Amino acid sequence: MNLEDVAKRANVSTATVSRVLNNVGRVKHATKARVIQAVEELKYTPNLNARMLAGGPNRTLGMIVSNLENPFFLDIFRTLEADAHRRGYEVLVANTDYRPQHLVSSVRLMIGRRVSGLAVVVSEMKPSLIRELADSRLPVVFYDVGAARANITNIKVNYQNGMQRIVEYLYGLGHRRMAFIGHHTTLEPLNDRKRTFLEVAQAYAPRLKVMTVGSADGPVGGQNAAREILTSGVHPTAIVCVNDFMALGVLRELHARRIAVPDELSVTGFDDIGLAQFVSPALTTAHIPREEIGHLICEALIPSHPGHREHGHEVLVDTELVVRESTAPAQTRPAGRRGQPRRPVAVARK
Amino acid sequence: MNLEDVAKRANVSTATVSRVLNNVGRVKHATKARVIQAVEELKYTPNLNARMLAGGPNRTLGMIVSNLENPFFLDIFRTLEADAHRRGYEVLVANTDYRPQHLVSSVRLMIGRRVSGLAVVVSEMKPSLIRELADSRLPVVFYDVGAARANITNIKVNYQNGMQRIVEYLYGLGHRRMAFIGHHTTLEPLNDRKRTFLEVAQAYAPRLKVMTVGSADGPVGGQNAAREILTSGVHPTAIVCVNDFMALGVLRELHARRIAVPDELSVTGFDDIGLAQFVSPALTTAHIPREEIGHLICEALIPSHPGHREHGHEVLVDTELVVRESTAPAQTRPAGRRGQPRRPVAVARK
DNA sequence: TCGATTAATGTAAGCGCTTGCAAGATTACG
DNA sequence: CGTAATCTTGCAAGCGCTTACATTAATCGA
Repeated sequence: MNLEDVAKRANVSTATVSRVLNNVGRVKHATKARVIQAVEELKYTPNLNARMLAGGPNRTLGMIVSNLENPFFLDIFRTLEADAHRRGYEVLVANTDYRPQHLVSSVRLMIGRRVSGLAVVVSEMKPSLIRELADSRLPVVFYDVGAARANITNIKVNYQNGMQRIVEYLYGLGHRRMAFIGHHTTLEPLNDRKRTFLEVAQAYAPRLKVMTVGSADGPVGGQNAAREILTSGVHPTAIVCVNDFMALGVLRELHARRIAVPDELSVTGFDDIGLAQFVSPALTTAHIPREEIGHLICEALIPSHPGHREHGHEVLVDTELVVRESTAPAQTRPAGRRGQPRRPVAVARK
Repeated sequence: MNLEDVAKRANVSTATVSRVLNNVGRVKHATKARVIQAVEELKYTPNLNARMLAGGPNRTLGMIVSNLENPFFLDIFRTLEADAHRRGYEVLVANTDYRPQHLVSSVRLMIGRRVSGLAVVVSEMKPSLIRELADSRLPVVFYDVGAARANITNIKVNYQNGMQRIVEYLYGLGHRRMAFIGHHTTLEPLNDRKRTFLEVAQAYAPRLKVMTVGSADGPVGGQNAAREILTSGVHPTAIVCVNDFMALGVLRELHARRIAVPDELSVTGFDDIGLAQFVSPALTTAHIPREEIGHLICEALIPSHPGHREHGHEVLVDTELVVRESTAPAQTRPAGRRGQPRRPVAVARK
């Protein structure tokens, strides 16, 4: 079932069929109708591979993320996809599970499919890969890693700043012993986050007691990390998580152990995923504007004014502290409950 | 940058390059080495579109889901993808957001890309589409909709049975006023679920009081539905949700209103998504073996014994009641708390 | 050492589609 | 009614790759 079959049935040449299918060039109305009818009768579906090969319009973007399961990544994907669809583009996703090797093969796959733009929203990254992508002419967006180049746009979130706000806020509530939960700290960008926490903590309060533990991304990882902390003997009054997704597991573990949050222990996340409002207690976190990021990616990847793509710039996205129910003043002594958890205080989000 | 460039650089013909790249036919060791070197030096990446066109091995599956955000769908995708990768396949996802029209275009897209197999895991479905897919030679798996045909495998979950267990269980706990929360009930397969609930409820307990409300999939939808129920004046003692994802929102709304779950009101979900264990109280639900479903899909779509594909069968997957913390005996009178929530009772899951 | 095998590589015909160019069909206008 | 200008449509050359088949090189037994 190919162009030729359709052409025959409509008594035209393949060129004409192609023209009506792509709505390009001029075709007499009657002919067009005949072609369309033939297409429908034959239930013809163009072979996109052939189309791309032949140099047809390439309306496909690629996106590579570390962990689709983490709503943070999924949200970015969803807005990107929505934007892309609106402009007639498709987007292909690939998931790396934080495995650098997997990243490499995913990039190759995307290049192999000849996507017209690639978003790399991952926390792991080999420098050689960055170079390879920089060398290619492909428009690329990196999130959180690498540096801007000719064909590369760079989006970074001001993690430092967000972490600072969180620590500052907790410190203001009287917390002096904090624990940090991260994951995959062997991967540089993530280790970087841990380091950021430590630096901020040290800078802000030299006499702060901190501990860090690492695990896997996700609730289960958070749960494990929480266990480790709780059995460590450090007895922090606040647990700072590298992201909300892990904080979910922390909350659960504390609940299971009958440790009241926030009365006995405060917990913070990072990202402000939708679920952060749907757990109890609702999570205090730093909001990362994922929709904005999705839009930015789309902007950078799809040439709006044909031929006049702006590239090579770097965008720094700021975070916003969102105080909900999972944080409260530090307990001086490890006592029992202290009444109802307090309601949201600072920023109110829709 | 194409095969020919590589061929030139390695002083061989394109055929030879192709052979070493696909590891097919016999090539002298020395030549192979030269080719590989040329490939690396040139950073050559084969054009997959051309490869498919030329009749190379098609190792791509497609999967269409209604709502990637719902962990239920995501889980299936993840196991399918893992299985597929293990066999050297890629899988393309498309998201429909429960929009039938979107389903149609997604199917066309997949067919256009000439995937070698397609999994349609959606809750909306036009009969015409089923027919169209049945007519195509493409191996297809439908989840929860349609019927088995020559090239179509059908996976159904025994929703009826699962719902029966839930209602039965709640009835056993003394619940006599139940509310059902669904979503997109204009879509047949989902309306079907609502109907199932009603039938089961009626059959099991003719004097049961029920109400149903519909909304959008997800926590927000669950929250809205919960509000509707709570202001309806029906005062159910148990809320049965069509899936866990919505139940999350219900739990949150009840928490916000200081309605104790399960002491004042019991809540059940369906699916047993990972998060069900990570909310408080942990969700009582019916477990749908998503991994098994993912494996089944992979089995059906990838010919294991080349040329000998089993098709046209129908698989009925059974559910399992998982009792956690969100259900308890019904309150006789609308009183206050009753101590700690009880621990898991029945099936213990890893 | 010399055909006869067998291994290694090259040749070239597509796969289904797009598109520049040219030919044929229409229309306009004097 | 003739010719130039304008529309429509067809022709055919690829796009980059795979693969059946042809060709050449290497190997072997007698």
